[in-house]
Amino acid sequence: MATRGERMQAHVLAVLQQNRRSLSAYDILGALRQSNPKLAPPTIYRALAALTENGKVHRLESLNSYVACDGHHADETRVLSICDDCGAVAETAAPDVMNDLSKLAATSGFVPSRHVVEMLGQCGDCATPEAPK
Amino acid sequence: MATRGERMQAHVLAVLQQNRRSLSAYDILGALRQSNPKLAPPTIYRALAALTENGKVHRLESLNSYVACDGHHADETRVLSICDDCGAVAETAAPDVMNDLSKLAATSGFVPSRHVVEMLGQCGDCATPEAPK
DNA sequence: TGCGTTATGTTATAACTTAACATAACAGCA
DNA sequence: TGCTGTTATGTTAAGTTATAACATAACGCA
Repeated sequence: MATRGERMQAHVLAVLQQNRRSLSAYDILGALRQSNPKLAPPTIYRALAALTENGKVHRLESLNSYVACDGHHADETRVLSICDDCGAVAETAAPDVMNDLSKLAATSGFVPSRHVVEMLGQCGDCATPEAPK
Repeated sequence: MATRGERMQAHVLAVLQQNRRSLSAYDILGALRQSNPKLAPPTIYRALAALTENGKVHRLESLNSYVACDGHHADETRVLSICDDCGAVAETAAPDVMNDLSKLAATSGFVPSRHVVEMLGQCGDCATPEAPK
């Protein structure tokens, strides 16, 4: 339907895919301004909204930033593990977690439409010091 | 240790406890300015940081807002269910979920220090229409 | 009382997000 | 082709959320 809208989305996605770390909307804006100095925030936010909507990008609620989805797609909420040290973000499917959450919601009559599951901490690489003190 | 800091924290907490809904930092600021017009944002954010730190307040990452903890305290991460319609926030302990997350972290060597688990959707009251169409 | 420590006040600004409206690209049809 | 409706993008402006940096004041203790 929208072929023209996808151009901007592709640019934004490309920038995100060049990074293991999450980027803020303004990081993306800065990157894309190198080739198009007149870009304004709403354009970026619109692209991000579309990409998030259709699962190509995840928003990290705890950091107000964005990462490209790793691609192995199942239309299912992922657990996002975010390293406080190096910023790397890993994405994991966790059917068990989602199951538990569904049960929990059912118990109280809550009808969930969106889940946010994030872990902050240290990734394996950063947690294992190469030269311990 | 800090007896003097706790005064501001108590005021902030009191405002939050008067609401089932979450409040933004600026909502709180507005409320407290009625009795102290010169209050500035950093004061609120500092109080919120302290309260969040010691578990008396939860931050809703997906809404950038804050709720008082419901009090039944176990020093454990809670699942927060947030109603898109009425704004009510419910807090639930979910050992299963936390367990699953720990296992998942262990698998990848991730060392979590903080968990964020939020469900957005409709609470029981709002999901059950009184007069169905 | 004087000193070190920590909270608070104050000013300013940074960072994140969206509203609102103007313009331009495209799709389909007369 | 040229009109027209639709949707994306540009543009301006502002709203919202959060923090840096430094000044001041309260407190605890020697």
